Amino acid sequence: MALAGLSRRERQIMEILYRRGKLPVSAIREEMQDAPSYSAVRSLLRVLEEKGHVKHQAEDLKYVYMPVVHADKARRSAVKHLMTTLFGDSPEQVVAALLDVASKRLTREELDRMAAMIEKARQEEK
Amino acid sequence: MALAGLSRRERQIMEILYRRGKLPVSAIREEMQDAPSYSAVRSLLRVLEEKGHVKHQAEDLKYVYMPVVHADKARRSAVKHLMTTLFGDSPEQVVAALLDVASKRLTREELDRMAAMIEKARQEEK
DNA sequence: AGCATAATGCTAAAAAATCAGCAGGAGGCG
DNA sequence: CGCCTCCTGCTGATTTTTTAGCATTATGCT
Repeated sequence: MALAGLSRRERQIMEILYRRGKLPVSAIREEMQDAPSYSAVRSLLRVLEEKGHVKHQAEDLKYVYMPVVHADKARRSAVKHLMTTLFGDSPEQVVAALLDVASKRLTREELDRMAAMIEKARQEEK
Repeated sequence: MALAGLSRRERQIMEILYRRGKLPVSAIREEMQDAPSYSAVRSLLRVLEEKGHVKHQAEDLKYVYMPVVHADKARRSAVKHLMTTLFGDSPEQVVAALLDVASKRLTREELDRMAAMIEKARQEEK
């Protein structure tokens, strides 16, 4: 539920932070599509901090911002949200869409690892 | 890109429409979390229609609303967006998160079908 | 020291999203 | 008919989001 419920810009920033980890304001701004002014980015971060989504620490004479909720948890939460809202809670359908979208870039090795993950899940299931 | 870029309420409505297909205003409202007034829902739909995300047709003496972009396309687009923004473009990581989140509900049959999908992708890859 | 650069703190305005209200039309039913 | 219910068309207000500006401080460099 973390990412859903945020505004457009807020989400944009959170996605950047989850991708890159820990960044100063200027770097966040550079990653943004149609980046607004430096001040605007800072305001967004201030709001996100008030809401408890990010925290900052001083480093190298400036602030670096990072998510409060760990990336893994946020990712799982986002996948779950996607699965329930658009795929009728069917993991299978998600995999189908995923393979469809990513097929071009998929190497045999990646496919093997995915198969292994599923095999492992089967073991645990049983 | 369709769903990203929408506001909170707009997304909420689009998700409902993709889940349920084609609905009159009252039904959409009933599906909404913290549903606002009937008027508010209609305003949102009007805006979504102006932006080209939904269309409506008369049916049973009232309007039913539906997405303009087909569900499959929207789903693929959403998965892709999720994969690139939160998973560094790694389909593998998405599958890992998915299995983690859904593991409890996964039956052997579902896992088998997923494995089959991956096997099929391997064939086409080679 | 003097100046340019790059931060922050604080503030407020502009734009977009969200919400609600009222008038009017059509159907159902006593 | 008269009344109630459910819908639409239209409009405007409130709230949130998004943006920018200015003052100040610290650093590095000439």
